[in-house]
Amino acid sequence: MFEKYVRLLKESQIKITPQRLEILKYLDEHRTHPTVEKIYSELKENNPALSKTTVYNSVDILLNHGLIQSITISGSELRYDFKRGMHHHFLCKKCGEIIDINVECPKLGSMLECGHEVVEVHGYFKGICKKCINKKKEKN
Amino acid sequence: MFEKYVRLLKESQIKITPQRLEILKYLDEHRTHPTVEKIYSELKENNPALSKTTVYNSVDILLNHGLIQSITISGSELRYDFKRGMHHHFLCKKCGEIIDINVECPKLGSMLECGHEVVEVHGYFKGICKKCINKKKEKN
DNA sequence: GTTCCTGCAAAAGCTTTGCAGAAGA
DNA sequence: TCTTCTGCAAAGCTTTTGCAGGAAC
Repeated sequence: MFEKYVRLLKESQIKITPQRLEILKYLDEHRTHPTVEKIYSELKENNPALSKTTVYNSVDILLNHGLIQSITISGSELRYDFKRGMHHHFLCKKCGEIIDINVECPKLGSMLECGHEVVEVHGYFKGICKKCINKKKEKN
Repeated sequence: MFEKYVRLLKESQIKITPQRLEILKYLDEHRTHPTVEKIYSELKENNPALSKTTVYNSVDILLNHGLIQSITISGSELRYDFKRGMHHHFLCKKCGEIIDINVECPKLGSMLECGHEVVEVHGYFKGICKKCINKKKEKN
């Protein structure tokens, strides 16, 4: 059940605690870019003693060790995403949903020659999503 | 002195007030991606009666009319930038500076065929900037 | 046993809201 | 004049901090 996450934490030399395993598992199984609040309220159902501070702490550690990434597209709050291959994000200004996008930029390599040491690349797109466009069409 | 900004506000059919002119001018002349706090404290020097609420209000209006854009790269707070040609941003994790980046992605056009209506495109890069790399080299 | 983590409460930081008086068109 | 904006204060959210008890190794 948690073997995968135990392994991931061990590989990163992070101390293993039930809370960290739950949070990592939740982020792996829910690719919904949740906020701390969302992670907290979901996991609290099975663990009423869980503290929001622990979610903040754990998320910070997972972030610093590169197991997850933070998404700042919505501006008002931080969101988190289990780390896998590079992908970008689209925020619908109407429904607020954040959708994964796969566009690879062939020019990205040239960024590596800009003199700065690039560690993270985030592509954020904003607009109106498919669903909301269709809803609007149906109305007319 | 303010003709340019009077024109910009008129074109966008935004009511003209001294505060809005000052804020727009500040953002045009200081490409430092300031926070509301920074804009507020800088402009307060010449206009002690200025309120932070007004900065928030004005910035919202300018944003909604597309005269400026918001930058969410730093996560904890919103930053603002006078709108000009498309460019991206690099955040140095060491010194915190945000640097303008010009990389054009030829694949961007294909995003327009993803079904979503793309209105904004933001490229955020994070890592260590040139300056900080050089500082580190000098030490060694 | 030592170190690090969790959870609670309080505080801090950024942003929004409500409203009365003031300014723009 | 009518509408909209400004500025103050208070409130709302998200995130951080301090610390005592508890868990991991």
